[in-house]
Amino acid sequence: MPAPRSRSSATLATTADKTSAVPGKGVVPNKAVPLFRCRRRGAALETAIYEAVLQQLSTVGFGAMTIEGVAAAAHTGKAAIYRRWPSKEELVADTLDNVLPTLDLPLDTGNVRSDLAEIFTVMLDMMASPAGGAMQALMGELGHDHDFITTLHERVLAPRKAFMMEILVRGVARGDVRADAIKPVVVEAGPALLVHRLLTFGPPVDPAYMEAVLDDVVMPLIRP
Amino acid sequence: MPAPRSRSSATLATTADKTSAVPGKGVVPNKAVPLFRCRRRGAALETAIYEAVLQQLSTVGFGAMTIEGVAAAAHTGKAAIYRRWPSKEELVADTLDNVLPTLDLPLDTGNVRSDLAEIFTVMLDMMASPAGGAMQALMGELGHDHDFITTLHERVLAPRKAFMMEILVRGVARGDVRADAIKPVVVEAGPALLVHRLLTFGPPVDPAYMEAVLDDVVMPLIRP
DNA sequence: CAGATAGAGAACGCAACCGTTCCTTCGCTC
DNA sequence: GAGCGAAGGAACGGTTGCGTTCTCTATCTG
Repeated sequence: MPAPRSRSSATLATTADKTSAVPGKGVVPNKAVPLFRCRRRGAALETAIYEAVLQQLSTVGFGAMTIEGVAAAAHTGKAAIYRRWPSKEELVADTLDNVLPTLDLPLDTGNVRSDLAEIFTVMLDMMASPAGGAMQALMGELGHDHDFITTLHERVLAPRKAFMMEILVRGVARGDVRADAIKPVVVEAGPALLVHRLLTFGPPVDPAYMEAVLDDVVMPLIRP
Repeated sequence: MPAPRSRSSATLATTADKTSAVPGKGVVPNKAVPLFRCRRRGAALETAIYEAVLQQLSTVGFGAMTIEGVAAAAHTGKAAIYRRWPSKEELVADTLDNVLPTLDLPLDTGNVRSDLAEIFTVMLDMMASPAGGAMQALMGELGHDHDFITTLHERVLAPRKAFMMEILVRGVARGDVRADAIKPVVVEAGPALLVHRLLTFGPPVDPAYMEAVLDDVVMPLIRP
């Protein structure tokens, strides 16, 4: 089904009729019929391009993603892309920089379990979004690219790990969490299970599974 | 680095000198210089093709994998591949069928922890192999393809899950394992952490991390 | 309103892969 | 040892993406 040589089906298809209309005049190469309503520029255009990149990444993957495909998906021309980025790699890198979800959850419900449930829910939403699909494709295909792995780690995983660690430390102060449960491998267990579930069953992750992760794995590991 | 339009650098490059040597004679199209030693056939050839598929999958991914690339990597011709498989999809499916690791570990060391350590080690070796790299690429790129996900699940994940469950049940009988620890989410925790580590740090997985998974997550969850 | 800027496209020559066909030669079978 | 099927390659016409360049025009700025 993911045929990489699929046609965009809307980019070409109007050539012979227009050029043959003026056969006598020497060379009349371009007619440039607009066809499209508004003409975006600046940030609006870049946002559209970033969205198109995410869509292409999660649809055909990094290797089969093409600049032409991105341009078509963003309803723009290749020139507008090449004017900004020299290569597919740079385009993808900037897309991640500008589109990766930021962590803005200074939440503190006063309860470790509900704090964790909240952050797990946000994580699942993120993984089910176009950005999550793109990240999944990139992780599979660039799994051997160490630069990409470390970037991903620094910008996505590490902040979330640190935030969860913070939740647990607050829990220790309150007496909700065993002090010796503050270990990286314990913090990673919940996210790892959710990602694993997503990879092996596909989205969406059943909320009941998240409850099971919390009640049968994470809470038993940290409960005093 | 994974430039999909890279040249094989050894397939072409000898045209002008040979054909121009006989300019007078009408058409002398082929010279067919052998260049290669043995000529494999049957199973030997198919094995080489399967290996080439795995190599290509883990190198460039599914989307950017080409039949020509596989043929070049296997040191054979496209015709030999098209004679056997009608499409890239079929070729990849058969490759997985014939190359996915089988589970032949009826081990029982009499100790839950060392049983688990053994199966975790085998899992890590598998994930670091070419077949593991190919599976990783496919999981990223075909994450939305439900057929592929279910096939992968049935042939790879489910047998291993069942085997681990068996280990735990034996442990319950011996009194090593709490009876109420026999839950899917508990069984999945170890493999999920190892896969997660592999995805976010790249191979190889530090054996110390496996020890931490065992001692700080899995054993605490199942210990009576 | 005039001019500058840049977006939307189309077209360019080039290269890679497609799937097929052909030829030569190897390796198996009778 | 003769014959046959298939392997190893090369070449084909066609399609697609590459990266560039061109024209035309919408939109922003002075």
